Amino acid sequence: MIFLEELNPKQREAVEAGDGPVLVLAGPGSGKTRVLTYRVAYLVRLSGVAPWRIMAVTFTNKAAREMKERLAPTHLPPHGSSPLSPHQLQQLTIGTFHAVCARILRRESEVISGWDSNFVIYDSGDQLALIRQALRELNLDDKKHRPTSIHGRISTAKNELIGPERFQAITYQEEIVHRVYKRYQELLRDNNALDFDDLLMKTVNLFRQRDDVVTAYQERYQHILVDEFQDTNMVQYELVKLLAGKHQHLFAVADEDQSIYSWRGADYRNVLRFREDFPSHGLILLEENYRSTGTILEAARHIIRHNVHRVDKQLFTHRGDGVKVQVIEAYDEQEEAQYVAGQIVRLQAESRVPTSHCAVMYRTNAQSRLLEEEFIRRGMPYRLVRGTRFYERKEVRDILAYLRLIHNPDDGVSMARIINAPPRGIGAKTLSALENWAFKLDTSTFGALKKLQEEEAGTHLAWPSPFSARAGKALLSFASVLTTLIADRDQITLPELFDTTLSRSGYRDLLQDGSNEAEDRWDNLQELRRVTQQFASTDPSDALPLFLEQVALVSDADGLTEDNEGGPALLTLHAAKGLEFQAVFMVGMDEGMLPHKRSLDDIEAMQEERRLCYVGVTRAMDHLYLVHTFRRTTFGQSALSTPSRFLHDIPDELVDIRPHVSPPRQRARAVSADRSVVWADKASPTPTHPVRSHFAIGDTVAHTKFGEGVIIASHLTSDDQEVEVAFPGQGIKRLSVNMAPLEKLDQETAVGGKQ
DNA sequence: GGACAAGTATTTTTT
DNA sequence: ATACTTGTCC
Repeated sequence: MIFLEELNPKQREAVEAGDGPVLVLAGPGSGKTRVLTYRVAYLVRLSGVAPWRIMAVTFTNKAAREMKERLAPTHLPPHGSSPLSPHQLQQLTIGTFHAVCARILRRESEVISGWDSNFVIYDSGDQLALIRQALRELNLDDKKHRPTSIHGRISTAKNELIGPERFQAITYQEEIVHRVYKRYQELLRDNNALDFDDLLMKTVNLFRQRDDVVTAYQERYQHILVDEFQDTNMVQYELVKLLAGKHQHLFAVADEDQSIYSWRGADYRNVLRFREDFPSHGLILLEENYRSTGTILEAARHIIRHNVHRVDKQLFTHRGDGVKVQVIEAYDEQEEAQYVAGQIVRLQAESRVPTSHCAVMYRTNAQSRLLEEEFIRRGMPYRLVRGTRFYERKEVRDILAYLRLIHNPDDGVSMARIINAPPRGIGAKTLSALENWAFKLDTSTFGALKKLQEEEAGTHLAWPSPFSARAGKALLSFASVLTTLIADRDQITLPELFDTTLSRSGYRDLLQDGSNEAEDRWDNLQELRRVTQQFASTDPSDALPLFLEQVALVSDADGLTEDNEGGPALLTLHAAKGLEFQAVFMVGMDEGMLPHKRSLDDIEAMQEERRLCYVGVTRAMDHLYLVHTFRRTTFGQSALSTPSRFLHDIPDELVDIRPHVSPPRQRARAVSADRSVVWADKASPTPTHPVRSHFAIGDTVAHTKFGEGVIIASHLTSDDQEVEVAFPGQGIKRLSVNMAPLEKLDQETAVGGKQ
């Protein structure tokens, strides 16, 4: 078959693998997405598997979309052999774990007690709101028990398939979590809502409890394909195992070295479990890299080889060595940004690397600010990958809350969110009175509003409403807005419903104040309206739930904020996974930054930092710059920094310069001519505060940890002195005199010795 | 109900 | 430094 001919032998072996479990260990840039899509095409076209019997699961919508696109007839391999017909494509089950589970749960909703098929999916913001509510109800202080951390514990439990009833509480903290977990889960049920983790956990529980249901799905799905298998957590693994339980045709693609989501429950050891649980599996290694130069690949290999418990892949490329890796020391983070921006310009001029093929990667989002400022200062465009996320904007979340409430009036979280947005005289006090009253009436908040309307119409209630005339009026007026919208729900198209929601809610008037900010927010809502357009011709009673589901499971900007202006991409190392660029700048290559300081004393966490570094390095096709600083300001505190340990793992012969070997002044000049000017500026202060003691070059000093050493460089800042000390046998250390336990030896305690 | 001061925490974030 | 939350006052 023509479309298989462009695969290399290993890729082809994977694509054409026979029945039974198959594990493909695929290095970066080895064409794993291609293998996955060709495998699907192969199964349908050559093995005669009906498309509706195939399920391919991914982690991101983007990956799912990419697979579908590549299978679509418009995206043919050269020579025109079309992989699948539109009809076949449509029958495939391709989606994220969460989307696939949501679909199953809706179809089987009658067997998950407490929820009906209209359930809404709560995103992280909603989940936190619900945790806070649970804390409040349990009279717990949300200062002492931070909602995010409690939510994290609950999420971890759910990912380990531990429901509230099975949650083991030994410590006091766990006891608190246990109580909140129980209440949280009840609240979800009362709101007819599921959180992300529930989608997976409830599906697995359903399969475990109902033989008939699991059998039906097992029989239907003959072939299960899983992308990024190293990122699966326990529920996901369990789910896959259950689904593949009958036919055992499980095709998993993994790279242990790119597992960077353990803090979300991902466990690369699932790759090892796969090998134990499916002992007869086929194993295929994809080791040819089509992306990076030999030098970059070799540097990556030296970084990752320090990790244990991994299959050591022998990555190779036919691309040739290319240029060396550049290790750069900047004076501080300002200079780091200046260097990066300047070098991007130079690359474009000298090596014809388009700026849009450059990427700047960092460990934490906070690091993007200085880079952005520098790009703005120079008037250079840039693409910030996931800044404020579209769906996290207040106006977007508010309108979505309206729509969710219209769909599922019992959704108390959405109700609390918008009952006073825009402001309509229903403050926190009135809301909590309403919620209490609803509790007494044994109904939802919305139910209470309905009761209020009945009371207004003359019905006598066992519990009369407790509101002042003013509050009562405000509530009634809001209730009528809501009931009108609900009445419209199944009558008008989704875009129409969207528009009428905007105007009836008062949101439109709110954003018509003529300010720039209001205009931006209005534009965002119009952006959201564009999404509703996809459902313009869908039956009104189906459109809203479909739209809400799509939006709930596509929380990333996913094309919405993608501006194609060009310019370098600014992104976190996590966000970089799966991407590639001609030139990659990794900034903040300092100890504490990468590896992050929170990972310093944990071996597993440190290995993950290493993988993160590896992911960054292997994004680069031709040029790789690793930038660290001499000193760095964190949380307003300036301190000397140490180059990342990962830099030391790259052999010298792969690296162009090692600036930190020379003393600061030369080092500065070696990097760029203007650097020394900046350096001189910062290095020549008259101390405003007297410094405790001064060291001069040549002084012999003693350090409590490093022993005896000699000062080889020094410079003064406004309130401190920085020295470099050569400790025989231990290398050169940079130390702050105010901080380091240093003592002068064999010399009188002279003060003010300027070098 | 909104404005302002004070206090606090600050990794990553596929869904 | 700073962004975000909470508390207090008008």
